[in-house]
Amino acid sequence: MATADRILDSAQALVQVRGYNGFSYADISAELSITKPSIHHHFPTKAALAEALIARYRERFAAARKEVDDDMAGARQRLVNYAGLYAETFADGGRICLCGVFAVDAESLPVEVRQATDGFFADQRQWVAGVLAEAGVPATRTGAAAEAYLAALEGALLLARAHGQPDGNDRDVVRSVAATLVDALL
Amino acid sequence: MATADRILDSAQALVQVRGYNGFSYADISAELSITKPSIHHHFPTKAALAEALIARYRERFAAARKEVDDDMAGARQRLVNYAGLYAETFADGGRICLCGVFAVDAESLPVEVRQATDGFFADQRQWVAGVLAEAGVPATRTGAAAEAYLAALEGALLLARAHGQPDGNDRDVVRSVAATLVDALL
DNA sequence: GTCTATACCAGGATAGAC
DNA sequence: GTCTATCCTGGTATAGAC
Repeated sequence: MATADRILDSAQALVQVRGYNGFSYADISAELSITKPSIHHHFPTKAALAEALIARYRERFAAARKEVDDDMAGARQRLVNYAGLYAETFADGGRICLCGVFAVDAESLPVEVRQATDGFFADQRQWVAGVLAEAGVPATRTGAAAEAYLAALEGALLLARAHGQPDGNDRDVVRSVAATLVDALL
Repeated sequence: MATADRILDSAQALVQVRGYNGFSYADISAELSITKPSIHHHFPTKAALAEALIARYRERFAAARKEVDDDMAGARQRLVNYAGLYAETFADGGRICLCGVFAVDAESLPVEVRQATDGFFADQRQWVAGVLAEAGVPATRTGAAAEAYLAALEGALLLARAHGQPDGNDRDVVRSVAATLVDALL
């Protein structure tokens, strides 16, 4: 695997667990057994690293969402499967959504990253609104309902994090919230 | 106003806008025209400052919630007014919930603060569940519905933040999400 | 309770050799 | 593409005078 990608993997996990201001090149350096200047060779500044992170995250998330679509399941089930993407994120070491973190740490980030974060959420809103429409929600309400569903999923990750690291027997906050909302909104 | 309180006011605003790892004693020092050692006199460590912050936040939030109760409004309207507390937070300089920030930055915080953050959310869940019950939601569903409502409010603050600072003509994401959920859950 | 002065370390980044 | 060595700045914290 290319060094740049290994750096991105390490950095993404660190951001999702500690926040943008909660990690440093030294952490990546230790994890990958590579020196700090080597990291700077691939990503000159931390801001550039953040830009690369969010670009890759948007792509990957869109791809995962496409798999949900390709399952050919009904609209209701696709909304539940979509929430599963968030649940899996938390199950993977207690991570939360990269864009949720970037939203909180927006003041520390360059404009391009802030815009990309907003763009990510716009993408999600649009997709969810489309599936809600397919499920029979009247066009006048799909926008607001999609925003509410998205907000609930991002918030559920916060609540899960506040409750502690994921420990098997702990019930799944994200899936529970998603199930409640799908029932209520449809 | 006592110095300790002015420090807490400044620190709280900084945390809510920049995150726990996004501000320093130097920022408070500049804002209050007081030296860094003076701040250390009141709050020896940043962790101690965080503890004081969350203790005060829980008290104040409980008091604000009590005002919602004292309005003698119906259950539905109280849920809407409660969401107004979150909307006002964002209206005040684009702040998000202190506990939402602390949930994201949990890894940087001492255990006591993490527990207090979890305790804050437990308080909110309990209150919301009670009002939902009063509004006629069956007892088997109040817990999950309360968690979903709370998650949506916290998440709505993230989405609002991602979209940019509050600018009057921008529509109110938090209130819109709350209205949608109150309609859907009741 | 507030100050000056200072210690100490970590974070982000660069120069230049290999 | 990776390294050693180094720079500068800022963050957290302490000592001790006023």
